[in-house]
Amino acid sequence: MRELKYAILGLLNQKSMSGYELSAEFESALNEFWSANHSQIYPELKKLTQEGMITYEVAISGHVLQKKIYTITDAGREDFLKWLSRDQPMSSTPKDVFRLRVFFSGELTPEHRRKMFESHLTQHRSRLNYLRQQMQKFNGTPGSASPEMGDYLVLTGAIMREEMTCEWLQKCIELAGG
Amino acid sequence: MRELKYAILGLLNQKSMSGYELSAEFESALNEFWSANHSQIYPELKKLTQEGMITYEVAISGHVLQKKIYTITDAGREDFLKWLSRDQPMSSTPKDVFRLRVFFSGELTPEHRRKMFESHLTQHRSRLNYLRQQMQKFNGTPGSASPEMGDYLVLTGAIMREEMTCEWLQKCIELAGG
DNA sequence: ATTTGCATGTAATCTGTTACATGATTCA
DNA sequence: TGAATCATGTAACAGATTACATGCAAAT
Repeated sequence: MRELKYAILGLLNQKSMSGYELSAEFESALNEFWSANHSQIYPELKKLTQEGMITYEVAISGHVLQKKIYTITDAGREDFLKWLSRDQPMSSTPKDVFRLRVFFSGELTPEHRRKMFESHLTQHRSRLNYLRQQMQKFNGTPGSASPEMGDYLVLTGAIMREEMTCEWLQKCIELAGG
Repeated sequence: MRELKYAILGLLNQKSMSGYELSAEFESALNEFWSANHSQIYPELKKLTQEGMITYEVAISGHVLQKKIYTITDAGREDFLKWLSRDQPMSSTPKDVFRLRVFFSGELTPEHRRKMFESHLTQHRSRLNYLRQQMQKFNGTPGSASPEMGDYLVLTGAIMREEMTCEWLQKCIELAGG
């Protein structure tokens, strides 16, 4: 499906940047729904260059250190837009180790089970807090045609997901908490 | 992390069964949080047998057709329980292609964007409906120590997740629907 | 001087999907 | 007798993680 390809093309469509900066984008902007290590990004950039989807210019940081600034080509933009426009059916439910553990949690003692739920609840509450802080970067709701809209919608989605997860974990504690 | 290993051991800890039946369990009971094709399951069963985590007996279906009924060993049960008891930190957010598309959806026309949200909303509503029907297999809430509890908790979680997703998609339509 | 961050790559390994390959059983 | 389901496996490929490997730049 080449999803990494389109994540990279989408980012380069917003702004030309280096592999290192792309890597940072994956850890910030895309963090709530995608991830990629630099060891995956660099080979993909090489491949995309060979395929004519992107080009690069070498820039110098300081005196010697070279970095490659990648720019999307017309062919790349076309391919990206084609991918974005395709309607894809809902993808199958992602793997979730915690839910797998919960499914089998009848094998644990009630106290142990409770601790497991509480530990996760604490972690998700903290994540929710962080995401709510992130929301402050928007001055109210962006306009429907604003370039910030995509970003706003996925942050909203991430917050709703964490809220739901916290509610679920509370229910788990009530029902099976021991 | 050998997660497939523990999913299989967990299922065999509940009940001895064949690779084919295990495969069916992944598609029914574990469907909301795990998946595995038979091409992944059979080699893993072979490996687990070599490692002494499980054993099998050959049974006959009809006149000739052989099937292997796998049973968890004491070593397997011990390893499974050890895995289940470990406290694992919250895992990083799973990849989600739809959210990736939403993030970049500013590049689409408002009408196209709206159609994308509506198509997914329809699919998630239908999934929600199906999950609510599944809930009917329980006669009320299982007792806190009931063997059904794990199953009940993950189904509850799946329903809550779909409800949240539907709410989010509705919000997306309101905010960016065109 | 030392640590943190900038910057780019490859190799080995693990996990997962799709395709290939075969054959028996059951039900209509 | 044909289709759906039962039943088990391997091969090729794609995607992703961890480790290996190197070196400059900036700030303390």
